[in-house]
Amino acid sequence: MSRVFNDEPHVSDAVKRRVREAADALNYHPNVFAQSLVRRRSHLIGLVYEKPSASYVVELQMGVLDALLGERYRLIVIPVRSVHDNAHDVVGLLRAAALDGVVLAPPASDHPVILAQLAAAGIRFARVAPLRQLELGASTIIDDVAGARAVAAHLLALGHRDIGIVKGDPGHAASDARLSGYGQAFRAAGCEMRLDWIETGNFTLEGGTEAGARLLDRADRPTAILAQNDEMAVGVMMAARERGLSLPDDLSVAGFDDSEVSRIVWPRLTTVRQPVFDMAVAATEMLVAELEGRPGARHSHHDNQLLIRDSTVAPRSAGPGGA
Amino acid sequence: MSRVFNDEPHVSDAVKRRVREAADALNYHPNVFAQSLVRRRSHLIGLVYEKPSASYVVELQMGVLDALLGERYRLIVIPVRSVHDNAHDVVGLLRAAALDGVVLAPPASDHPVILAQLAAAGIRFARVAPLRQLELGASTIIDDVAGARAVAAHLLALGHRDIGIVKGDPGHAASDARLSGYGQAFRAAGCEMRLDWIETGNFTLEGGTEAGARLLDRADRPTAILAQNDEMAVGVMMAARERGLSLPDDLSVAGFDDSEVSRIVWPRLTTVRQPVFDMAVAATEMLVAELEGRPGARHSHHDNQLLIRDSTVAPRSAGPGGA
DNA sequence: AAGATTGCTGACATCGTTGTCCATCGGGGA
DNA sequence: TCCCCGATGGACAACGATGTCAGCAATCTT
Repeated sequence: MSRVFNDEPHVSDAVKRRVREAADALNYHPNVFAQSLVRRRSHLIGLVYEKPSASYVVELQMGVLDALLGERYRLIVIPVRSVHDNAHDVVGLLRAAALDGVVLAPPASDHPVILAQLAAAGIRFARVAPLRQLELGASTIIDDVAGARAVAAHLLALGHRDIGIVKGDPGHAASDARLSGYGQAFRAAGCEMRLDWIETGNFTLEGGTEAGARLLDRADRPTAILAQNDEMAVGVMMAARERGLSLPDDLSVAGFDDSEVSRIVWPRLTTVRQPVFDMAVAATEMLVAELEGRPGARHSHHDNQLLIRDSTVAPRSAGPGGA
Repeated sequence: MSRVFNDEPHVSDAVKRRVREAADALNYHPNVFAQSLVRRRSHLIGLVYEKPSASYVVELQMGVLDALLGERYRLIVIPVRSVHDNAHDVVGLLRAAALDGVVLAPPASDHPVILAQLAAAGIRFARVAPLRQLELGASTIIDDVAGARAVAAHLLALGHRDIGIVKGDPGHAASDARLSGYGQAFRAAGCEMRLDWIETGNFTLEGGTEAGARLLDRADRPTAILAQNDEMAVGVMMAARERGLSLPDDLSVAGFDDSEVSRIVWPRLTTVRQPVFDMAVAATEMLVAELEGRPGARHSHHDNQLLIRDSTVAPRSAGPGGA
C-alpha cells in the first residue's frame, strides 16, 4: 500500500511495520515508471549546453549536481551541437526526455525560440547568465560588461596601447557584451579600439591559438592581447611561444572566467573570475524550488572580479601609466 | 493508435496519414512514462564515476554521449563521493533511477560489491578499464602495467636514477597496476625502486602539488618524478616552480593519461596516452548493443602509447644512458 | 459462386502506482 | 445504553501507452 511508503497519516504502526517486512521479504521496490505516470513527474532535470570550454562545462555540471544532492532529482546532460542551428530540435529533445525542468547554459539561455518553446511545452527552466529578456524564467545574472571593462582597464593602466582582442563565439551574447566592456575601457582611457585587431576564437583552445597566430604575425604586433575566455588566452600563449616570444615580457595576455587552466599555465593567467559553479547552484536551486512549489527568489545576482596574476605586465617600451 | 507511431506493418497509408494529421492538430506527443511502464524500458543510461580529474570525466562523458548520439538513450550522470564507502547506496541509487544500464568508470568498474549487486538487480553494465574479474560484464581493457613500464623505462633510459613517484588514489586498482609497471622497468634496468620515494597524490592537482612538495623538500631530492596522472604531474611542476627549480633542466616530470592539461602546460608534459574517449565510446556501444539485443563483442582492447614531449630530459649530471 | 485465406481495424486487458471513496471499527458523549 | 464521529483500511478507477484477440472486408482458389 502506497500510504506506508509516502509516510502519510492515518496508518497504524502495526500495519506500517507489517508492510515494511513484507516488502523487504519480497525485495520490493516501487516502480518508478508507474509513479511518474500517475504523478506526471519524472524527477529528471536537464542541463543544456553547447560545447564551450571543458572547464566551463565541468564547473556547471558540478554546480548543478551539488545543488541536486539533497533532492531526489537526477541530472540528464544534453549537449547540443549548435543551439542556433537546432533550436526547434532542442525543445523536441527535451520534451521527449520527459524532463521536469532544464537548466540552460549560454547560449541556449539567451535563445528566444528555445525560451518560447519551452514555455509553450510547459517545461520549467532556469537560465545561467542570460543577457536578454531577463524577465523570462528564473535566472542567475552577472555583469559581463563590467568584468570586461575591468580587465581592459587593467591592461590600459599598465601602459598598453596596442591591444589585440580575441573574441568568442559570435553566437554567444557574452561575446558582444564583453567586447562592449572592452570598448568602454578604451573610451575611458581616451584611446581607440582598433577593429582590425579583433579576431574570433570561438571560445576554444584551437581557435585561440589560430586567432593569436593571426594577431602575432602582423607587422604591427600588439603588446597585449585580451582573450574573452581562458582557453583562448592559453591558445594565444601557445601561439606566442611557438613564435619564440617570452611571456609575459614580450606579450601580456589576459583571459576571462578563472577556469582551472588559468591557474595551471605559466605564467599564471590574469583573468576575470566568474562564479560559474555558484551560478549553476543558484539556478538549479531556483528551478527545484519552483518545481517543488516552494517560494523563493527568481533571480540571483553574482559578481565577477579581476584577478591580476603574472601574465600581464607593463609593455617593454613604456612604464606603468605611460604612453 | 500506437501502430502508426511505431511504424508497424498492416496499417494502411490512409489511416496513417489521418492519424498523423490528427496528432499534429492536437499537438499530440506520446507519454514517455506510459511507454516506459508497459515496455519496462527507461532508455536511460547512467555514468558512474568518482571525482577523478576533470579532464578524465569530460573525456569519458564526451565518449558516452558520442556513442549515444544515434540512439534514443539518454545519459544520467551519477557522481559518487567515495565508491568504497557507499557501495551499497550506489546500487540503490541506480535502481531508484530506473536505469536500463550503466557505464562504470574506475574505481566503480572494479568494485566487487557493486558488480554483484548490479547483476542481482538485473541492471546491465559496461566497465571502463577494469583490472579484476575481467569476465564480468562488457568491458574495455587497457594494459596499465605496460604503459607505466614504458614511461618509467623512458626516464631510466635518459639516465635518471633518483626517481620519485607520485601515486594515485589507493582505491583505484590502476594505482597499484601502474606502480607495478614502474617496478618492472626498474628491475629491468637493474635498479631499485625506493619505497620512501613514493608519495600519494590521489589523482588530484592539489594532491600532486603536496606530494611533489614532500619529494622536493627532501635532502636527497630526486632528479625526476613519475606521476600516475597528468593532473598530479602538473601539481608537481607547480611545486617545483614554487621552489625556484627550472623545468625540465632541474627536474624531469612525466604524467599519465594525455589529458588536455598535458598539452597546455609548459614545458609540454611527457605522458602516456590513454584513449579514454575511445574506451568510453566502446563501452557505451557494447552496453547499448546488449540492451537492444544486438549481438556484438563483449570486450574491446585498447592500447596506450608513450608520448615523449618536453618535460623529460637527461639529468644534469649524466648523459643519456649514463649512470 | 461459395468457401478459404489474408489484410486491416477496433476493443480491451495490462503495466504498477496514486488517490478517492466507502465500509468498518472503536471510543467518547449524551 | 445508544448514537455519532473520527480513525483506519480495503476496493477501485485513473494515468496513457502496448499488444493481443477477434471480427470484418477484400482477395484468391476451386
